[in-house]
Amino acid sequence: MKPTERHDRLASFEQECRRRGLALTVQRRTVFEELAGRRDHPTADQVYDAVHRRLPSLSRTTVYRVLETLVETGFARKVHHPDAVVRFDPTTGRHHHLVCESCGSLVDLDDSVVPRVPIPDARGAGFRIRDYTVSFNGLCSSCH
Amino acid sequence: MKPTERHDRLASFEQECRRRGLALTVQRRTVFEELAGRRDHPTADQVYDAVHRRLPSLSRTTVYRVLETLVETGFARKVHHPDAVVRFDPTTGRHHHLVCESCGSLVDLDDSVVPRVPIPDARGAGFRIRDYTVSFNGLCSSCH
DNA sequence: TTGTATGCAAAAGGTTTGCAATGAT
DNA sequence: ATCATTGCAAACCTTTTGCATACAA
Repeated sequence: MKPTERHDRLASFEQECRRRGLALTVQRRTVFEELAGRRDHPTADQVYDAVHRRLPSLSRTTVYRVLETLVETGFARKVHHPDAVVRFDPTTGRHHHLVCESCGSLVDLDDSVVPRVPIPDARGAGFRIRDYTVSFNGLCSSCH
Repeated sequence: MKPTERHDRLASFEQECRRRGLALTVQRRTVFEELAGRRDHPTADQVYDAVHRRLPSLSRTTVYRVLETLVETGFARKVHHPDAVVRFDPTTGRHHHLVCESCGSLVDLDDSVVPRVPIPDARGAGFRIRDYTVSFNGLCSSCH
């Protein structure tokens, strides 16, 4: 991510906080910057480890709370991973996932690489579908 | 599920156990029957509750272990659900999910309803893709 | 100044593990 | 008889909560 882009994302996060009347604390900024700067899908604890190194006073509880705030404000997504530990994804637009069946590693796949999936008729199930994500499973380079 | 089908699945599970040298215990049979008879995606604890009623001596630990065995032998799948608790799905063939953004409910969607997704070229990411699942998100009937 | 956000400690799930006893082959 | 599987209790890990303090607005 280019410095400009990073700055833009932070600015837009701060703007959204103001819009919602959320206080702009160092903790929120730090956690946001950490997550936004990553291309993987860290757990709350992994974010905590990284962030705690920079700002030792920041607590694990706050990391959990800020990540929740990021999800609510649309700056992160929860990713559903087979290991049953929540992971956070800073990419919120439509994209897809490659999941390794062997080691569980998870990689993003850009939407442009995957042909559009027509939204099926789920009226039978009473569902109003808004979007979708495709999870491809297989073996990653280290596992085959 | 018809009685015949239920019998067939149990028989094929028992056969797979023998093939792998896994002992055919009452516990394995009972947990398998419980999961295979459900159309939802229960947590280990939900399976435990149901099974423990029928066989009070069966412990929670064993339920966790048997469910793991079912996944290893291909008779169940772990489902990635937003609540970060592992859920088990007795349907192992390709199928898709409808997830409600509001209440988190999860419903299966048959593969026949979803047009085939061509497997993308993931060589860049070093992945060998074997299959896929589409997660549709939106609102369920109770939530809209 | 006012009320929200944080940190701490403790609780609350969910899941795993060590070990002795049990039971399938 | 032998080895895998079970049950129990305890440990472990992740996440949440209550409450007093600190800090942004």
